[in-house]
Amino acid sequence: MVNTQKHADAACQGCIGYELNLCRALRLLGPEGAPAGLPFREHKMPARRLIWRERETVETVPVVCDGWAATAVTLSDGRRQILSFVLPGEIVSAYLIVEPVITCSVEAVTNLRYRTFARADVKAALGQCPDLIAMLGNIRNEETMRADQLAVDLGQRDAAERIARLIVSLSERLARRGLVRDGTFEFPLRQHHIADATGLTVVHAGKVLTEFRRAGLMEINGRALTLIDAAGLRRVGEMH
Amino acid sequence: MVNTQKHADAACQGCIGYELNLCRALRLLGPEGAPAGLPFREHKMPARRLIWRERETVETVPVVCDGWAATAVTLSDGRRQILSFVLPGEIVSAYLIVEPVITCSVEAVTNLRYRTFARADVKAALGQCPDLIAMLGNIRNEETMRADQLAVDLGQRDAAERIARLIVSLSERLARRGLVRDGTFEFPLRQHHIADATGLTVVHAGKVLTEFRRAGLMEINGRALTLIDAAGLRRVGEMH
DNA sequence: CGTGAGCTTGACTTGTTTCAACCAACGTGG
DNA sequence: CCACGTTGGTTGAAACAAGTCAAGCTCACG
Repeated sequence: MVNTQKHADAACQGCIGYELNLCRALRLLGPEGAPAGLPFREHKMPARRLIWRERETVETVPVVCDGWAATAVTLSDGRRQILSFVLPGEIVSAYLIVEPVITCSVEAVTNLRYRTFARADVKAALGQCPDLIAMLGNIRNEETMRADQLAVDLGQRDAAERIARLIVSLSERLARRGLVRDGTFEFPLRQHHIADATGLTVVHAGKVLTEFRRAGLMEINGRALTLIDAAGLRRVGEMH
Repeated sequence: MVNTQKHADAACQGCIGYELNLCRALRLLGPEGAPAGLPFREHKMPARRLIWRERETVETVPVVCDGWAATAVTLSDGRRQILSFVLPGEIVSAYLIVEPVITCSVEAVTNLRYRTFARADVKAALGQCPDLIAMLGNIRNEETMRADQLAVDLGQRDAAERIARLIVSLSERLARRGLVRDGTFEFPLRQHHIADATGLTVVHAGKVLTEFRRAGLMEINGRALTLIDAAGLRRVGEMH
């Protein structure tokens, strides 16, 4: 499960966005045979497994290589809010570069391969280059934009709008990485992920999804989602 | 309305938290007669006035001196989500240190006095001192914690829980600044602010507030809020 | 003195939850 | 290889929380 190594040895899907640029610059990820960057440990986690729970001390900075992760908060009575989905090439949360006590839990959505870097190493690398600090600032800005968007969606939008927006925005993030072909992309989320991410119950989320399917907006087959009427979905989500 | 000056000349309420520490360190705020810090312009804005609208370019970094501000997002059909209340001594959003195009609007809740600093000056000051960068990292972490909390509240909690949590957390922030006496503090929010911050309608928010009043949890008189049964309110908000 | 912003209350509607039943796919162990 | 439990999805009926609409009130302000 844990495997210490000094050389990046795995291909990195996707190539756009500040996250990936920072990862590249710090050599947190890299193409096969890339020169040595920061030392890291590589881990694997089976799907649906909790990696860290809220308030736990995480001594490292984790970056996802393969698969999807999610960050979430669980209340005492079992209600759960998913705060973000973490796609390949993304830092789980820039929060962890600054502070080791994580406020939300992190879990594997799919089978997951990720790397952890020593916080001190990351900080040292950042300290040596102002450009990296600027890049980190941009990543944090993207994170706050996403967090703000989530609050607007949860506070002001109804079930159909929320779900449409979730699907469209995931498809856009994946498209930027070249992971969408003919409107189809890998979609590992179960209905309970969608429900927890949109603040709805599983039952209601499921009803909205079958509505979308029946309206000819999209289709989910196995682990793949196909946008049949992308413009229609965007319209439902008011994403003009 | 605009008044350029080189010396901090106004008392700063409150004295705790990374925000204020950073402001102090950068001399963005300071006690009367403090030595010169970064140059700034001082502005005043009457209550209920919009200061910047979403997507507007803000060439400066604004810090509130006196009064409350709010950041919000407004949808095309008028729905509005308040993302944060900005109290005296706080940077409106650390986002603006990095990037000038603001994603949410900023408005004065009360009559407001605030200062704006040139982004380049702030960046230069940060570049000269790694401690300041660390402090900024902590501020950003606090901002993401608050944003995450908001998403959890909006996604998972009912009306009474949301409103109780809003009131208690505002009272705690104010208490840290020494602005609460005998459970009473200045509370300039109208019901529509509470509604927009909690994702409820004004009518429903009003009903919950009168419930709280009748249950002997709190009281609002004029612009002052009194916590009569603080523990009870915390219980309603599940803030143990 | 009138006008508008803010608060309260009640009756009714709607979106979402809850509960319950049922089905399909899958992996595991006997 | 079948039996069985688990996980995930679909559907319908009833209950409930919050939204909508509307009226009437107070208060501050010009």
